[in-house]
Amino acid sequence: MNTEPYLEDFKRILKKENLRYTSQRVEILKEIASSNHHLECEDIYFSLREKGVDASLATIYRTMDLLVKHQFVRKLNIGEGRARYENKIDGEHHDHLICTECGNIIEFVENDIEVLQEEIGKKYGFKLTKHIHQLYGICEDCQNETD
Amino acid sequence: MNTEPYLEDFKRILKKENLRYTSQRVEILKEIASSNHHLECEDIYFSLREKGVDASLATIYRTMDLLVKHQFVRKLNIGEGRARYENKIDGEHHDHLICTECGNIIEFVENDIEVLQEEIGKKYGFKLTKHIHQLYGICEDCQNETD
DNA sequence: TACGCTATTGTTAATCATTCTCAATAACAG
DNA sequence: CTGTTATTGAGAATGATTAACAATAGCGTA
Ligand SMILES: [Mn+2]
Ligand SMILES: [Mn+2]
Ligand SMILES: [Zn+2]
Ligand SMILES: [Zn+2]
Repeated sequence: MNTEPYLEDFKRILKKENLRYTSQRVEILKEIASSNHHLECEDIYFSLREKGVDASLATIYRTMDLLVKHQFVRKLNIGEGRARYENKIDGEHHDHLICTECGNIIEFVENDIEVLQEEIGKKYGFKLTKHIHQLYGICEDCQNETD
Repeated sequence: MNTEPYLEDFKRILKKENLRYTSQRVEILKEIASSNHHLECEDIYFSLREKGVDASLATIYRTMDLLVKHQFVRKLNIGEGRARYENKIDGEHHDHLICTECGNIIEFVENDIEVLQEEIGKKYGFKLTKHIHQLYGICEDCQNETD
């Protein structure tokens, strides 16, 4: 995936807010933009380290906040202690199906549910900003484990 | 609300698992069973205290785990630091609409969504056990605040 | 290019909800 | 009533995330 355009967007946004386009921020955005996984801050920390890029964990956390705020990533909490983050740059909106045995995460898209959610918001006079929709269960593989 | 039948259920379950029917467990179940709110462990701790019932926070946490396990309560995480718990004893299943300004929580029931969830589970071969479905936004009152 | 202002970083300590440890106590079966 | 063992309370420990702060690096300007 070509991350250049996103870096340009990021640069523009940072400038507009009088924030700086630092090497750490660039490397972190590149890392998450080129991944399709659901990463923890520590994952990013170690991936960068392997590539010889040093950025402290605190900086990763700070940068993720920034990226969430500007819609580059989505923060995900799937009931582990730690938060996960996913690339929100491209691809359509989806929610998650999570196996509580093996931790496998499947992404699903269900437009009918999205529409119903909007209706519920309208019904109660809410201006909706986001939603969390996670289905938990046992995946096919884990059901077939014979131990 | 008459909590007697639930206490009897609880007693039976505890005995079956060689666990003890202690005064703390009874008081905690009574407290949550007679509330319609979404309580934190600390809320329960202080409510009991006001009634002259002493139970440590650690015991509240331990008992909530037990009550979750046996379906008396549902654990809820709405993005605050602390977990909340709600009476699951009676009333139909619902999910939540949460105002990010004032923290107000509205319960909604949408059977069509429940059905679609089941279909998604089936589609991916999952045996579903639970789901989290939370809509976040700004409630009507908070939208009308003119400051 | 050099200078100066100030946002950012890394380090380390602090938070804070929750869990753990363990000795003292209370349930409950006999 | 007694013995066994689950439970409790107190306080320490954990673990993810945040905060404090001095050193540094971006970036606008001359
Ligand atoms: Mn995803
Ligand atoms: Mn509720
Ligand atoms: Zn699985
Ligand atoms: Zn509100």
